[in-house]
Amino acid sequence: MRKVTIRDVAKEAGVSISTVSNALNDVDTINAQTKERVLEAVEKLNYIPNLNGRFLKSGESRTLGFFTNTMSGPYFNVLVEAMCREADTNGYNIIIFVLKDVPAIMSNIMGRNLDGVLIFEDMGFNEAEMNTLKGSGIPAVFLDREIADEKISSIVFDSYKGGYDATRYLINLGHKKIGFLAGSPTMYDSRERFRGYRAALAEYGIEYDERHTITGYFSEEYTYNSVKSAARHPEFVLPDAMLAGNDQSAIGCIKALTSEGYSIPKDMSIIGFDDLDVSQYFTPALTTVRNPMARQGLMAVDMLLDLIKGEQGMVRKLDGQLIVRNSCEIVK
Amino acid sequence: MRKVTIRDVAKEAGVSISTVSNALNDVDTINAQTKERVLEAVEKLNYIPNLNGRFLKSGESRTLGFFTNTMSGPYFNVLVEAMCREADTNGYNIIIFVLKDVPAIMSNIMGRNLDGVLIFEDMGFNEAEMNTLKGSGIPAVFLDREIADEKISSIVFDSYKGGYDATRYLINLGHKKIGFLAGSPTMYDSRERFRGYRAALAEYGIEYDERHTITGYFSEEYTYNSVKSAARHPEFVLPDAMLAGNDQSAIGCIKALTSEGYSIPKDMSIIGFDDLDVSQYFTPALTTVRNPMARQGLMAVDMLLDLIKGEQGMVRKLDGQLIVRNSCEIVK
DNA sequence: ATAAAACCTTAAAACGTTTTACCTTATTTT
DNA sequence: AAAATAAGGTAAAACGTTTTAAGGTTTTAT
Repeated sequence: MRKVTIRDVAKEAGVSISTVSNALNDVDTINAQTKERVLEAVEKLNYIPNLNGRFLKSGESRTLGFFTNTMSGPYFNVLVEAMCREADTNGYNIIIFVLKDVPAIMSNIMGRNLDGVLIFEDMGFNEAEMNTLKGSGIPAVFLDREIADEKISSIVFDSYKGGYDATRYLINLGHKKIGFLAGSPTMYDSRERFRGYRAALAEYGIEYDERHTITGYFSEEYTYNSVKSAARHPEFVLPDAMLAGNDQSAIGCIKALTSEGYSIPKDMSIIGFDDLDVSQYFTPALTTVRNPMARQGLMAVDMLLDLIKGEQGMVRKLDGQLIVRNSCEIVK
Repeated sequence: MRKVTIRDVAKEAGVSISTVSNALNDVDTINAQTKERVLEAVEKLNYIPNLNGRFLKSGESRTLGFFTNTMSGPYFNVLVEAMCREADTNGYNIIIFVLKDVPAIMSNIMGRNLDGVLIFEDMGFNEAEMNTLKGSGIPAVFLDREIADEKISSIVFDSYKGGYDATRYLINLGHKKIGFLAGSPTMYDSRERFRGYRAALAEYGIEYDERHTITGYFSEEYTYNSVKSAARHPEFVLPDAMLAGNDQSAIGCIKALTSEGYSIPKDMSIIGFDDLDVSQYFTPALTTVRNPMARQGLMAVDMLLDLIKGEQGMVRKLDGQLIVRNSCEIVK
């Protein structure tokens, strides 16, 4: 019942604890028979090394930490699954921390002898925390902000380009009055997609009309309500098309408009972001800019491993992919 | 750049390391001013305690481990999110391990001084591993199999009852020839749902016809192919209704049948399991038995905390909820 | 004035490993 | 036969904490 330690194994095998350690860690100076004997003792006693002791001493853990404050968002699985596979391929494990407050995050990043960390939704490290992270020398890859440092990389979806491309697609379909479904202004993705949208409008000489920007905080329900109340406004003008900051808001918008008697895409085209599982099943099937999560996960791990190997931090941007389905119509 | 330890803090504050430890752990005998001084030093040096050292000594971690071999399955988020919230409420953290092989799982369970573990998809512990787990005295809750022991509980979705209820629903709609879309025979849920299905058939005196059981391994694609090839068989008879072991196989089946020219639910009713996000958006919207994942997660954590408090292990079963949508029709 | 109690602080041991440097013994080389 | 090398083991230190038991002051009670 008491926990079996390396000492018990040593006694059982009639050797010193150093020898047990050597046997387990494949140190080459060990005699084959001795090793055998140790392994038998390990087997017999069901010995499993204590990782805290091990990490404490060796300083390494061959473990990567993935930090996020929420697991919602349906692309999450895909991201993590890809990460785990890539880490595994390289002989690392990933452990996932779902933590809400930054102090807890810091304490786990710094206190666990992780070889490196992946940070998905940081909820805003402040300057001081960022500095302790930098100062710690722990390799880190951020997935939600652009940043680079000696030991810090980041890999972000190129939301600016995505917003730009999607808007241009709508313009090329012949649309003029193009609205935007915004998330919170604090969200990097929302801001960048909006920037891209504005840039495309500007490039084609289309004037931006702020009455066509509706804030739905990237939530289906919130967007539904916002759009619904906008649509009921006496001076409401339906845009030709709408660029939604994400698929959820696109869906909320379509539902709201449908319930107000409009028909999508006949009365208005709409394009989303992310390509959720749901989007292909939705009616109308959603045209959207796919966020290549699996690729992002894989590359994030690779970048982290590079940092661990001693390479310099860098920023990398990933292009989205326009998935054309049935939610947009060409203007006749 | 070097890692700052408790020793550095002690020196900075001009006290012993014991005092630093006491200050940080709110030991009540400490003088208020001393504590203040220590805390200042901590702040100044950006000291964050090493958790490996801490756990090694104290044996406790106020951390729960959640073990799974895959994050797929769209209910995963919901489950984990609920768990994290419940753990947090009780002052615990959860860390998630996505591991494929049992030895790695064992090594993390036993080696990390976790206060307790949640096991989602065990991939089959063998007898010996189960015994080391039991012997370790580490409290564990299984979410995918029925088991109870001194320090082991389990909480499972009542798949038997779900299968029984769903089948009875189909029978009450007037269906007679009712088929089953099976997963792998090694899957607890598939087996239990099948048992429930058989029980309902038996109760209503309907003979089981094995030609109407198709194995699709709970995967949309596999099921699609299986159903498609079944449908093309010269002696194929379309059942009145089908009980799918999960929503994914239901969707695969519907797609296959639709592509073969059948119309669902007109030609055949079908009912799924799980209530995926997708299921409500699918056409036809899927009637399904909802697996109350959030509730399961919450209760699993509660049961684990009870074990940690010293209570005896137990098995608990959770009822599914029949969500009626448009994939079943009453027989005229 | 002395004894007892209360209050803080700390040295040292412990947690379970890995690693370093050293020690045997056996083998090879000279 | 002596010296050098190799092979295999090990004692002890170290990793960064917490905790125990034992201080040393100061205050309170006798």
